[in-house]
Amino acid sequence: MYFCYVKTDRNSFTEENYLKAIHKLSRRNPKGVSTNAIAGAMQTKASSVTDMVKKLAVKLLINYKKYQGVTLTEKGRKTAVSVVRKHRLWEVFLVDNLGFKWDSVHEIAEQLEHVQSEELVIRLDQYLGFPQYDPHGDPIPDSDGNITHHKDTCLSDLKVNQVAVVVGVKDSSSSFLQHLEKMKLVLGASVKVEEIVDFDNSMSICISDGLPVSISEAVAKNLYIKR
Amino acid sequence: MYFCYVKTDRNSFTEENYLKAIHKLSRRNPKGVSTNAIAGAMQTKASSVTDMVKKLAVKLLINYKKYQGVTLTEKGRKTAVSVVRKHRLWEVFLVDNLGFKWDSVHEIAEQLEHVQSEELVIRLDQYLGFPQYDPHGDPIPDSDGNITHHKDTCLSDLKVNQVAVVVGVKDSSSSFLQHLEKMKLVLGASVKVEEIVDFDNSMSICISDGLPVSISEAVAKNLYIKR
DNA sequence: TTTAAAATTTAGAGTTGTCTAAAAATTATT
DNA sequence: AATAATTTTTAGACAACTCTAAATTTTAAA
Repeated sequence: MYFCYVKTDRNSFTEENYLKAIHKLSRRNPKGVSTNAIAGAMQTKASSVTDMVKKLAVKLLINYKKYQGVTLTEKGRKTAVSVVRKHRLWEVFLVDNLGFKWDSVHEIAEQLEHVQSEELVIRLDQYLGFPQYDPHGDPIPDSDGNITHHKDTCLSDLKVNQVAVVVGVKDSSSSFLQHLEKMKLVLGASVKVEEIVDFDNSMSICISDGLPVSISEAVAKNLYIKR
Repeated sequence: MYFCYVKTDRNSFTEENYLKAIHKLSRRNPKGVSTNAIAGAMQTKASSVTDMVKKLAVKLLINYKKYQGVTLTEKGRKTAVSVVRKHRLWEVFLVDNLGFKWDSVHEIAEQLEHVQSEELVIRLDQYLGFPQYDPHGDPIPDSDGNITHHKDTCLSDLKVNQVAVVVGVKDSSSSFLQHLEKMKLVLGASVKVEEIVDFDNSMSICISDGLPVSISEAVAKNLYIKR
């Protein structure tokens, strides 16, 4: 542990990553994110989280009371969302302009998201044609920090014979994305539920009017769709 | 001071910046770059340089003997040049694609140059059409680490009535670049020397066949030209 | 060649972030 | 309500860099 006083207005990569993690976790736990949850997301130890959380609190980026979990302040939320915005804009650039596959951009975007320049984000956004979604279907926050989540239904919520379009993925790990790719289960693909197997909740679905294929419940739960 | 053993194959931003600085200084001092010179370039103290230099030597990126100055090893040179290559490619992107002015891209490129991804550099290079020079006329090293410097003559080397084309700037500070911009003394502009003032070595030149204007020796010395 | 000046290195310490192990607080169980 | 299990925090230490001040070495000057 060390005592910390705020030196710069800017945030380190680590601080930005913590804010991003807390922001993501806040969606499921709006009342306060636990130290352990952050540790899990950041792949670090709870004691490290406690230290960092104190620091972010001093910087007025989060609200923190011992043993009570944390919430983002408005300042913290704006900072976190700004990083997410940059991450997703860069992902669009990498896929649309540089021709990367959607399953190989995350790691690079994790680096690019920390580049600091207001002007850069504005110009990049314009260059890309003000995209609304990143290559995984996640919404790109606008410059004021507003996010319009409109992906609540998962493929697993559908009943037999229902039809929908894939609009996003919950899990963006490359193993999952590569699996989807193989089945041509990509953004924009249409799906029709042919059968739901009671035993394991796996589904038999037709992808883009193709022959029925079987997908596990895990896959179905990680796909956002629009009916 | 601290003892250091190599932990990762990757280099920190700081290490990359040191290598870049040493590489730049090596051109003028091929026999060895002094601690003080590095400290000046890195805006840090000589004692800090000594520490870092020891670390880089352990990583086999530089040759270092106490009190003797340093030279880059082949491994170190390759690393440094790779960073320079990325810096300059990103500058091209920022100016050509995002519409930045040439005087405002350096700082952003300083951040982008540290993004790690072989694939990214390859694709970016291709996307930009394999540019040879960055927006300041500096050559972009190829993927094997070769640089073709062909800018040795400065505007200050010209005699009266000689004609040439501006191909690069030695100083890339935004104050200098903005000054050039105002006079339309940009890359590709033609210049004709009308007069050289003996007293202060200032020059009267015609830029792109315009009316004669006066430039200081400092300006003339920082402009690379091709006859 | 001895002394003075300059450059370089060491010693010790501060900063940011990490960790382990132990202590304290909270929550769950009986 | 008392005890057990879990979560969270503290204490102390290490790692990567940085700095100041003092000690060394090299270079320049007399």
